[in-house]
Amino acid sequence: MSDIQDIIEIAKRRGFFWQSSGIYGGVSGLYTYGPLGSILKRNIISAWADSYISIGALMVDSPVIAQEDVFRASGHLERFTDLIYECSSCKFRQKFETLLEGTGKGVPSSAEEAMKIVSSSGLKCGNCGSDKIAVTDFNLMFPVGTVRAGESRLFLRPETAQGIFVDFQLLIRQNRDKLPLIVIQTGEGFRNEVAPRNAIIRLREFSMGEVEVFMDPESHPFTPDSSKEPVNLMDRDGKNMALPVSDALSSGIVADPAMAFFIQKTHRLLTGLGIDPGKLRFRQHRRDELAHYSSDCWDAEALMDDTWIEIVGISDRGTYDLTRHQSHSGKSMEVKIGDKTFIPKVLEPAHGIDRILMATLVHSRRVTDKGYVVMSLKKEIAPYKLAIFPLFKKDGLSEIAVDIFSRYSKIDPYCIYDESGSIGKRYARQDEAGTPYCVTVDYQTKDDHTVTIRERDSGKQKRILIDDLVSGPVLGNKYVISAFD
RNA sequence: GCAGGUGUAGUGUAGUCUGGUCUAGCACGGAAGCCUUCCAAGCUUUCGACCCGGGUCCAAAUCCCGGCACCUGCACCA
Repeated sequence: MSDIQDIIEIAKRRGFFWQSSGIYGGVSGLYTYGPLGSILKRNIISAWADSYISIGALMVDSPVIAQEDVFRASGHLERFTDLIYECSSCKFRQKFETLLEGTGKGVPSSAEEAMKIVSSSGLKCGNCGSDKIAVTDFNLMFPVGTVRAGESRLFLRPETAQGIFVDFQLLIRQNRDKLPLIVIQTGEGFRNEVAPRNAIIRLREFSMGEVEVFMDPESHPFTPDSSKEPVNLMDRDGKNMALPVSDALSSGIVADPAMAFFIQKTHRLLTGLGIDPGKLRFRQHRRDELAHYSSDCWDAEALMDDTWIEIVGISDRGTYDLTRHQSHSGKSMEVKIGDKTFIPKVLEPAHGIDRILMATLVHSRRVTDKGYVVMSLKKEIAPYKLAIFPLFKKDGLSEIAVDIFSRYSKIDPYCIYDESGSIGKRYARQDEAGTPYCVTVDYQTKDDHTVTIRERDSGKQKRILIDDLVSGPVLGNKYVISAFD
């Protein structure tokens, strides 16, 4: 079984995620995060947000819905509501606009009008010459069905970024008219994917964490530190290398200091979340695959099932978005700093939260000698940090364990109590849920008020005093840390 | 979207070809209990499924049609 299939099975069984509305057959590309997954997802988002807030980023939370004007300016409307025709005889697909070239006809506004032109003008497939062609709307943005009379058409956002750009002037003011300005936003984006696949890897509603870094194009406020940690890089010519980011910058492999800085930052964030550095690379887009707004782009890709899957895209958007919004809205997007007036350039690290979550699960999964699965999630993002068990339900052990649970859960709510089944089964359950520590009350507890604490990854067990356990959250607890040093 | 394949308890599967003892079997899992002095032990009880709709037939999990979903490949991927 493939790694991804195995994770999908565990995810459904243990409650990380599953396909939504299964009782009605499900809808492709829509998934629900379960009890473990929703906490895991939130922890990943928090770790991402913290890492940017800590360097002065401002966070915003803009609407999921925006008006047509926004996406006309961003270029999404123009690019993604194209009319497409398909030939039923040879399966060829092409933009309808291409077929109209040279006919002197204008581009129709709907598929219905286009079909009228097809029948009246006898247009034929550009590939095989058949007249069996059908025109459809090819729309990667979801339109919102109902609008009031006279109101602008509304769409679900395909990215969160535009919510930042449209409020740029308010945000630069919040930053007290200084550059660089870093704005972050997390939330859902919507894309009407032709073929959603691989569970949460390709969704129609998905979660992103986008960072927009606004800079003076003539200054270099960000540069990577001199860390010697090698990072896997693949340049636009397909050449692979592993070297420190600072070396990649000085040798010109990465052209821009800010790009290099955010590659380094992203690498640290992802490996900190538990993504295997050996299965992580940064791949530069070829010129022909760059998005319409982008002049350079490095994708962080995680290896899953022998396939590299994009999990973060760090894109140089230049002044594209602000310039477009300035010309479409008629509102200035310039900043005046000192005696210079200019439109800032933008670097955008855009994180696919669902894919990052999938990669952390795939890279954290290991199988024991006995064939049991352990999710070695990083302690910081594990949904639950501690589980508390009585060795047996009898002889008053349950009562002691329940009491410890009630004391501890006031300090750290992310703990679990379990007395069902054998002790081994309970450890195994928590291993699969990724819980880093388990505490067990046994007969010795009655004598000396100690419990055993077991570390998930090493399987080692130590005794610590109950009072020491409940003195603070298990992750930062000095007694726990010193016990396993 | 195209082509091929697949769809049985929460999960993994048997059964489908060759319609009928299938009132759908098994394993894992969940719940309750017994036992057990630390890593999915054992025992008892229990929970739980034929993707949806139509058709053929005396009879459909099984054959046919349509839909939905999943998988693989292609196309798409701002």
